[in-house]
Amino acid sequence: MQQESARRSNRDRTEATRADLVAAARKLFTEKSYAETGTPEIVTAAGVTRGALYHHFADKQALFAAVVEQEAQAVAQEIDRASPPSLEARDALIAGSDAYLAAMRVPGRTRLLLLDGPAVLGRAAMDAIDDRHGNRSLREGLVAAMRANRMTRLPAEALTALLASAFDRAALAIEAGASAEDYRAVLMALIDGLSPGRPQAPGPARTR
Amino acid sequence: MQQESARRSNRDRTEATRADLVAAARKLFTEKSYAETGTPEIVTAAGVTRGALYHHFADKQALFAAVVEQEAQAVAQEIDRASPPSLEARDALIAGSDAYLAAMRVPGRTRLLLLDGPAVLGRAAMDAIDDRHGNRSLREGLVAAMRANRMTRLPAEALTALLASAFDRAALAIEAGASAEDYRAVLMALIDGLSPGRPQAPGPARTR
DNA sequence: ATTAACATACAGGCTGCATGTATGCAACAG
DNA sequence: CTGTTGCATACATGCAGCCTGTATGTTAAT
Repeated sequence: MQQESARRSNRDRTEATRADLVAAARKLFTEKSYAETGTPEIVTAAGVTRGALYHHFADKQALFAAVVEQEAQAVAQEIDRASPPSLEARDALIAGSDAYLAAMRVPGRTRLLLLDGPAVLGRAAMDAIDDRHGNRSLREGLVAAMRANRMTRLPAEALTALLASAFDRAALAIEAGASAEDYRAVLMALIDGLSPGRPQAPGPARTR
Repeated sequence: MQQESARRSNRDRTEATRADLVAAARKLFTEKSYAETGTPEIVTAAGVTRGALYHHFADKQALFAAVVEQEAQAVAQEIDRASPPSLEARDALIAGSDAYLAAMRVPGRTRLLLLDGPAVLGRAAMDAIDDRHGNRSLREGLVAAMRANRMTRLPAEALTALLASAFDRAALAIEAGASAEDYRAVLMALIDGLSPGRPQAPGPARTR
């Protein structure tokens, strides 16, 4: 138990305050929405004042960006852990898909990353964040599959973006209460449809 | 040219004022964003006061919902005009796809319908709006294709949502300056991948 | 005369900034 | 090596402007 009001180096103070602010903001931004969360509430939860917030972040949006970045990284980490490079191309894609859907079940993550994120930061900024984290592995997996002739050759950029958006939408639907099996089945069908050799997967395909 | 301050029935006044407000809000919400547009600015552009706005709409969000509804209907109308029921299943899907991408090129529509809409109204409310307008025809087209055995049987709800989200993302990317041909090619590949009989489309498939 | 359609005025809250203060830190003097 | 001096960093507090939603007043329709 270290002394609370002991002397701390400036570096430590900055790091701690920033971490407290991001943690408090993350909690509130996932419980409520970006618009419904005010900076007074955030700083109270973090145990600092608004002066500290505006000293470390340019504005409320910059704090939000820091939260999104951290959360996107957490999701990417869970995916990477679930799909090691030892797996074969298609298996890695499937494992990564399931890991993504599982990661997005953390409450509030879909709103943070899929609703508020694009609206507040813009699609371009969100693309940059995604490319730094989650989308990178997806894209590498797709390129690898295409190189191995396991998949129809298509523009990698576009294919990555469109598949990623389908995953995003699946995560939103599942959180809203839709059938996870249905959405998973469609996602797999979309992926398998891109394999030239395999006409269709023999999985359970009900029309409901 | 009718007299401006002539007597108007209450019904006409309401209709005209609501239309003016929605039109002014549409213009500003597409030029800027929902958050950056204030109600004072909207009512000034519409030539009324804030009292009129809050008389006709519960709050700023309700006015936004009206704008989104109108814009979604306009998009759906353009799609329906481009894909008459006379076309065969797959041709209708392709024609509708191109019409959608063309309709979404109207400046500001992507932000209104794809970024601010879901964030402000929530994904559930946006789903309801989409189902009333655009997604209905897409879903009917997909079900028709599946019934005719031109497409792998999959849960219609999920398939519609995921394909629609891919289209949305393509519209966003194209507006951001990405290659429309690339995204169109991937969309077509995704659709054709769902047809059991057709292993792959012979179109131009570069990897870039 | 009653109600609908507004206009005006007001209260509360929030964001961003500007100013004030205390603490860490680096260099130099002794 | 130590104490002091000067500056930068890390905050806290107070203020100005704006915005949203509501309550009240006024005019026109029915």
